[in-house]
Amino acid sequence: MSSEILSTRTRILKAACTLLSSSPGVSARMGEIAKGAGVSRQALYLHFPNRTDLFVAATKHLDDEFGIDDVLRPSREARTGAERLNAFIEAWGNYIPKIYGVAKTLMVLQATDAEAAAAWETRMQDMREGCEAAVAALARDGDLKRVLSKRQATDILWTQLSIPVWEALVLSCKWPQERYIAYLKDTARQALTSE
Amino acid sequence: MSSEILSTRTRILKAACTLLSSSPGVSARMGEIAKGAGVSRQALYLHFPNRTDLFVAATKHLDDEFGIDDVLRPSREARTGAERLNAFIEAWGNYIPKIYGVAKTLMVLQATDAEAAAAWETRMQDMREGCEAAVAALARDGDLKRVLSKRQATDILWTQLSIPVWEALVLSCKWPQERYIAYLKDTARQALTSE
DNA sequence: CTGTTGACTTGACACAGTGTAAATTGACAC
DNA sequence: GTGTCAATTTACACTGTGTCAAGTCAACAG
Repeated sequence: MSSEILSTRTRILKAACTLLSSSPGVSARMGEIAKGAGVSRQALYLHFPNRTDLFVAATKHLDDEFGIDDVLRPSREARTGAERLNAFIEAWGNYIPKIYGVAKTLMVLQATDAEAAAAWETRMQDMREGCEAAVAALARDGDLKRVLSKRQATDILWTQLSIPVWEALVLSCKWPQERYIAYLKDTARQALTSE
Repeated sequence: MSSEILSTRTRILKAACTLLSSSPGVSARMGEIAKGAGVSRQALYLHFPNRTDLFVAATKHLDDEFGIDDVLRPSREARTGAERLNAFIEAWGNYIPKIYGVAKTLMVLQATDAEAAAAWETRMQDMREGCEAAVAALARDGDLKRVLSKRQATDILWTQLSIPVWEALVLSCKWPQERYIAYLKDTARQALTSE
């Protein structure tokens, strides 16, 4: 097994993740990451062409580590639309705090770096597909509010599940994670479903 | 009148605002702002101790220019809680696009610069007071949902009125500004009032 | 007319951080 | 041994912020 000796690449990614989650947004310097991984700063450039690419790779690394597919399975396997909606909110909403450090950095980088922007865009698009699927399931069951197009319903769900909303409620307003999840489920039901 | 010759300080602030709103987030360099204002880069440091302070001053400049007090007057003068809620949403929601360029920059800076973070925090706290007042008016009229504390209701309204939510719906999802406003009014009523 | 003051300019520089390049070491495979 | 690969060290170019010192220029006071 590769459990004992991690490849340098992996050590770098782990160091980056650790550093970023301990102080989200305050984007870590290449030098600090190198120190954290126990390699020289230049060694980083042997594995990643630049800083942005390293951070993008770090998010993918986290997805692998946490097994995002497994996390989302309950949502995919839900029978009713309402179940699917709740399962997706729970899965993604509880996934956010795990990736927040790295995600925040990418969000910040996005403002000045086109490549980071593209990576983040893709990532948010993936999340949107989950929203789309939940909305489609609701529509199939005839539970979607009549005044809402699927498109609009997806927009709303996607916005509510965005990281800044989590940031506002959990970090700024100090809501416990469970209340955040409960609130989202409630809001989504109220905003999207007839009933 | 001072309409003809603007002070250098004002010219710098105007140049910064123009630059920032034409490309939000891609934070303008000191050199570019100087060029925009028609002064040397060093002249900027005669008026502002550093980049962050310049941007903070730029937001205050915009508040003066647009007369934020006037903008918020209808909300303060509303009679019923429901009216106040709607007036506040309309005022702030329509104010966001005007300040977005500068605000976005400050939001981005906030991640790496403690001073920018403090300035932004204060600003968001001011906005929160408007939310608080609207919630208080609802409570006074007995229109606030019984399950919600004032605190929680304020948290929710404040989150929904945050700039990232506007960003998601209007910029990412391409909602027209009017639909964004209508949606917010609707959501807020549904989420906060007992109706 | 002279001297002073304030606002601005010019040019140089220190510093931090990213990214590049070249020469070197150490380990391992064949 | 020789070649190769990963990583190291050292050096450097480049960008952007912020500082410093000296000089210009106009207005204004006496």
